[in-house]
Amino acid sequence: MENYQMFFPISSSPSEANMAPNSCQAFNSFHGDSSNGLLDWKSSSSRTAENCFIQKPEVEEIDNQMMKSSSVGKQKEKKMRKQRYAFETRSQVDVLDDGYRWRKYGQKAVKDNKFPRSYYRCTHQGCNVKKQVQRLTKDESVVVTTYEGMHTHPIHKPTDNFEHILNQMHSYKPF
DNA sequence: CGTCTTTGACCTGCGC
DNA sequence: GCGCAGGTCAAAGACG
Repeated sequence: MENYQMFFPISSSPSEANMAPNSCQAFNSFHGDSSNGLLDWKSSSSRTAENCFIQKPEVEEIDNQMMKSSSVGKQKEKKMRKQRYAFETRSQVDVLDDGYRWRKYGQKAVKDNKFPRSYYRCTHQGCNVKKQVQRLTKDESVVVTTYEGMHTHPIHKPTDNFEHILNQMHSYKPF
């Protein structure tokens, strides 16, 4: 539970980053919403062995898939999913305590992955933010968390873990 | 007793 | 049309 490693949101559009949970807001608040800044910071922090984190343009991949499907037929636009934000986190635990309350509503075995994918929904009334949590087969220490939707309410409880993470992030900041 | 997890069934979209 | 895979539902049970 306390072995969270660094993570941060991947978003091709900084202005949309605050649709993601509080972690994104917190992150962007001191990184100036600069994707270059993120990369610089990443390359810098990745030198710190165990505390490094990894990222991939999950959102962009998802968006591209959306674009593909939407280009096939306009009627599919309706069925397009909300924008999703994927995190890759090095953690021994699957579920990160991000301060919101989540209810698990499903779990599925995923093809080509020996770990199941878990589905969570925000329990706050009227807030239907969802997240999926999945551990990578390639690297069992990596947990991929995908957020979908925007919280319509303040954070349920601030977490010490997050404070700790953010403090770590500050200390890695290269400028 | 309220809240949450588990888990099998069901639904839907997509490729063949 | 069929089968597969991903996503969701909902009943049952566990837990504090």
